[in-house]
Amino acid sequence: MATTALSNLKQTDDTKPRLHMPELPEVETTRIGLLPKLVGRRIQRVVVREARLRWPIPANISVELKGRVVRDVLRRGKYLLWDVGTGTQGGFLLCHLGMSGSMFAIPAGRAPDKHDHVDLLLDDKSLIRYHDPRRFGAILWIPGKTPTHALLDNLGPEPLGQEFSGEHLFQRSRGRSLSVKEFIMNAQIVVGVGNIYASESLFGAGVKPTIAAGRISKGRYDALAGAIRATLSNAIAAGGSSLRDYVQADGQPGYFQQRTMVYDRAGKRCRRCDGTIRAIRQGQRSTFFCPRCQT
DNA sequence: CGAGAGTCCTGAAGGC
DNA sequence: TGCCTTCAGGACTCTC
Repeated sequence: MATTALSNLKQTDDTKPRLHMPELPEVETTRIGLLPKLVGRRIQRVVVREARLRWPIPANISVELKGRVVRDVLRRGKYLLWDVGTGTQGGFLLCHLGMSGSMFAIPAGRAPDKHDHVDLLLDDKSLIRYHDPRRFGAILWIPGKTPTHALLDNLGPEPLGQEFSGEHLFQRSRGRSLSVKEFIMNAQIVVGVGNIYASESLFGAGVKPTIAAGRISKGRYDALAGAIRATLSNAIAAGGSSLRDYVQADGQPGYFQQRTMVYDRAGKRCRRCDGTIRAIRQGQRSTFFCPRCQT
């Protein structure tokens, strides 16, 4: 599945890819980074400096979380779910990083920077800090023993899980006229395929993004499902591609800029065929593709 | 039901 | 140099 054959890359025709949002690989990287800092820790206090995110942070969040022990950190799509408490005291902290959010562990006492909206103070003199300049993220409270919430109700399968396949895409797409790129970005079809990885995956599968979803064959959907898996897996393995406001869970602002095959490369040479990458708009969103490699 | 548009927000980038 | 405008994007919400 042809995603990145690093050895074949042409050379550096690009300066700095400007990627920014946390997509599924970034969220998974955040989860993995948070786990060792968080599991088994007791939350002592929650400081909310700015509650106006995508939805307001519930006013009772501090009361609900205080004294609870974090048992696990789960992920569903791009939502992080902190499993806190047990039995009748069960509950989950639901977090979404939006397009500019990050969550990282630092020592207690460090002064907050601009846009550091929430601190969760732990019992080991550390804290988890939520930073989100654009405030498209979310922090919500789910009471109960299971993470049940309207935001999670209608989500499609995990792209790296067993239920996701070309067959699934094929079945769900019959009769649908919207473009395949918009189709795979719909979280009810499959979660976690954001704008960057949608373009990258379609390139990997050699599928032109404007084709109607309902007119693509089973075989091509097999290739596309494989490309989505490969693209996301590679990004997770690389630690999550990143961008300027992305900060890893350990507080390092580092990103290793992952190089893209088509995203943000309009007018540049295709890394595979030497054609020219094109940019178009689909559903008020930018799409990049190679007209020669993708048909 | 599906499709398309609107919405929130800030910072970067471009124009003059 | 600095102000003003435009744009980007996740994903819910609304309209047709």
